[in-house]
Amino acid sequence: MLTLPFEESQMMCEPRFGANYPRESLPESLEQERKHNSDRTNSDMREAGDDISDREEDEREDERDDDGLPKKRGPRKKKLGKEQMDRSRLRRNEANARERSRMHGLNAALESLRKVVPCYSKTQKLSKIETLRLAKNYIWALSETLSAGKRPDLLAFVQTLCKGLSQPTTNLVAGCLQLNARNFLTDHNGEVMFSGRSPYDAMYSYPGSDMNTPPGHSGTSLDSSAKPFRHYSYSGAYEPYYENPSPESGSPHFDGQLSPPMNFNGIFSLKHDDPPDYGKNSHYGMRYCSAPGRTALAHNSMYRVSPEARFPYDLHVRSQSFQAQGEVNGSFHN
DNA sequence: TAGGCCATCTGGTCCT
DNA sequence: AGGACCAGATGGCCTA
Repeated sequence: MLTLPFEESQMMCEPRFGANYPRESLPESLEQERKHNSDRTNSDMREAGDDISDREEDEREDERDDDGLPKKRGPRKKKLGKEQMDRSRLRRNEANARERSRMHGLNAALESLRKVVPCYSKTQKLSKIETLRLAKNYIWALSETLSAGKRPDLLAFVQTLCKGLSQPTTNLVAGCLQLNARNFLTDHNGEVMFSGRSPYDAMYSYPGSDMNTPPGHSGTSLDSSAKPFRHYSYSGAYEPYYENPSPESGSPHFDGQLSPPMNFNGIFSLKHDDPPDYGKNSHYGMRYCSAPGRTALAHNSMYRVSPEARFPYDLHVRSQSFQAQGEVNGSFHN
């Protein structure tokens, strides 16, 4: 079961999400709106448009065809009296204010989501759609990692994260992980491609491989320019666990009590605007955002890179038995 | 300048 | 009846 870790929990549990988003008292908000409207050309145009449409309506009434019949046929709008017009306008404005408030609530929730998916950056915000996609991929990747119950493959993890994302976002995510973004290419269908060696080739040695050369940096015959891109299939990784062969096919189907990870940001937090000091940190970049509401699990990180490891090829699970899961669940199930 | 993203307005529909 | 939700339209801003 997915819990709501942060401050949105209350908001999200409301039957009408966003309904309780702090909004100005309506009369004030209307006052503000009027003030606001005076600053916004958009609204100016709307208001002006209303005036124009009213005028046009009146003018159209005067338009008649050759037979002298009004050009505008069919049921006519009832002419509203001045008071009714005002009341209608007032209600419309109130509805606008509510709608704005609702959207602000939605955006606030989205902003919170941005903070708990990888690569949160205040300066380079993910778009809404990319945030949702990344969040979905993130949940999928974490779920897969948990259910696999074994050492995760960082490259596969990142590729899952990047699946369906735009190239800039893919670059951002890859950049967050300090992977060579050039290794992650997105084809026309949004499928993540890998140039050069496949992640598995990179992860595991095989005859003829050059394990000293990172993918994308190969100076051998495995050079990406000489070798066609290999499509990295997810089906092999996911099929054992889910009915759906890939994240794009929908959400994983959980039979029973397989909870998606709660908030793994503490485990796998990647902060774009806070680059790690690679030379000094053996825990390479798996930093923890200090955003409010986050539980620091720095010392319990699942994802570790051993000091001697050449990132990103040797990513260790701290505990094969996933003790961290319990810790995390405990941390987020207050 | 085109395209992407976003905020806002708006009218329709559904629900309480 | 009124509020929430939704989708379409529109215009502004930014970037390649």
